[in-house]
Amino acid sequence: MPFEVIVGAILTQSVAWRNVEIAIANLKEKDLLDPVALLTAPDEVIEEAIRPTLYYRQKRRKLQAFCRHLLDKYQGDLTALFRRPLSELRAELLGIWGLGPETVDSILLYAGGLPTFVVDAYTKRIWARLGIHPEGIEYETLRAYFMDHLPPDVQLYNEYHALIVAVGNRYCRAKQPLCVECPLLVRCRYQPAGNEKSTVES
DNA sequence: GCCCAGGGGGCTC
DNA sequence: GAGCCCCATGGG
Repeated sequence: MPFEVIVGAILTQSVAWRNVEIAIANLKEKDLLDPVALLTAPDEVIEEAIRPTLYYRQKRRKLQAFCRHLLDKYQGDLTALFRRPLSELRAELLGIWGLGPETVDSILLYAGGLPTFVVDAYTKRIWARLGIHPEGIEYETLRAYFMDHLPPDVQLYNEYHALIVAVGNRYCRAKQPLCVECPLLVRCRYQPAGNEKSTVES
């Protein structure tokens, strides 16, 4: 359900996914997993539901900012939203208060099924540790790097990001030295058959 | 008790 | 445009 995925993308900002699942279950239970409901329910009720995801006041406002945009411009129709050209839609969503590049790319990739690469803190850290990029590389620069080196394939971007998160959980969170022979990282160099573009690094 | 987690907004210089 | 703090809280 795309709307649920969008809510998850906003709620997961700087918080573990486990807490997001609790919050989404709370919203479901209160029948709040709906743009109109999120704009009409009392603020305290929404905040109570999403409290496990931290920053609940800000996140309530972020959810509502997106819902307002969706209703004002698309009458709540997500299919119409995701029909727009990717680059235009990306710029449009970045203009909504509370949505930065990572959240927007997550929405486009996971809810919209559109081929945009999601860069997260793990991606920056891992690629810095590999010596490929500096630690402080800008989001857009790193995103462009991946998209220049990978075909615009939604499934590939999905898997790639999942692998990076898995590597990050193992080596960044646990503060273990990054092993370039890590099977997950090796899979990150996966190159789809028939594609002449190189992937990340050799 | 302190530090870290870590997207995004907003302020300062 | 870089650097900092704030949002809120749990876990180590």
